Amino acid sequence: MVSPMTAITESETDTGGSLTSLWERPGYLIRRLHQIHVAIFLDECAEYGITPVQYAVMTALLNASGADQVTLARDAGIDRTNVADVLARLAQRGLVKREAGTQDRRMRVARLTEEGGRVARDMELGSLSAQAKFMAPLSTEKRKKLMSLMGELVDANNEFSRAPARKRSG
Amino acid sequence: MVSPMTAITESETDTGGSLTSLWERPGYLIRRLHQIHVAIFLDECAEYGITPVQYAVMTALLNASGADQVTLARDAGIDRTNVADVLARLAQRGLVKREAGTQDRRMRVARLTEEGGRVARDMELGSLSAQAKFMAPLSTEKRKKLMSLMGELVDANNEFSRAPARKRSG
DNA sequence: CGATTTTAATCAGTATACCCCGTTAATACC
DNA sequence: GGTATTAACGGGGTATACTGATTAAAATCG
Repeated sequence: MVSPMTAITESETDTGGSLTSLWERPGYLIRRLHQIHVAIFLDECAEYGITPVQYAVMTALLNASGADQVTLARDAGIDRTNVADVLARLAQRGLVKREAGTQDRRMRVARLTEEGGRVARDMELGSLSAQAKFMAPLSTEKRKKLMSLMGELVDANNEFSRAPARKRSG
Repeated sequence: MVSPMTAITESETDTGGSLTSLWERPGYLIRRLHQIHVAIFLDECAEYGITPVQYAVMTALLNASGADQVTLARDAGIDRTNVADVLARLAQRGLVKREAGTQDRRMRVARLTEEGGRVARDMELGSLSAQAKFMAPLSTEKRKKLMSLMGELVDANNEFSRAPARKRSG
């Protein structure tokens, strides 16, 4: 049953397995890329203690200060319930302030504080160096190709996520 | 301060913002792709109630039954502490059984149960249709290109994650 | 052989990210 | 005016992923 050669290890191997290799599965590669990018980002931006998702929300606020949570969720491509959690963490650190909306009083609009705006702008350097480190193994040509393909795929599959983002061209 | 045209909305826009668009950031595209793929996978494999990570561990066990947690972590590209959680969940559902290692008593080796093996093999169909749905927007040519670029990037950046996987070429 | 180091696994804690439900309050629609 | 609809909050639940500390067994070295 177990071949003599493999009896050395605990592993029995080959219960009839094989199937496709993980490296042939897009989901695996994407999960690993996500894992790796988050690790690099956190490392490059360690001094700020800001996560990629928090940074996405902060830059969304840079471009649309006073947005409500639903808008922020669409801009940053994040689930609505999660936006509230992220904003709460940023507010607790004094990087964001939230006020009741004046026109629509159901809404609570969010704004970067002065410090929040400073941090968001300061972090651009770290963010860019994280990008550079992450993409370093690829040639300029390949980077452009990869970004183009990924953008195309996100655009086309946008509605499948619970957090459909505002689309590129819209 | 606020241009007359934008006074309609609550958003003040332009606190000096802009920076790079989210769509130009590899990290954003990868996070969205991950989000989207997980959603599609869970949908296609809903009848099994198995997540992508659980499926990765199960197929790793198909190919290397009786592996310890560190080996599984390397095979599936998952953090060591996380493998323990995943195995515990699978064991609770009777899909995996864990025993103390005989040679090295620090280890706990994992094996798919009969049902676990059946589920793992049955799920290949759902997994493949999730892949197909996910990649559908791209031509065959572009799919190959994307897989190749992602594989290259994971391979080259492998060590940056806390969960460095066993590499493709050995 | 004994002491140190390394390794496998575990536990506690934090953050993201999704799900469900229900509630409240304000707006929009009929 | 009454009825959806919408935005946000509340709670609870699950899963992934990382950090850091700890325990126990093994391997290594003096």
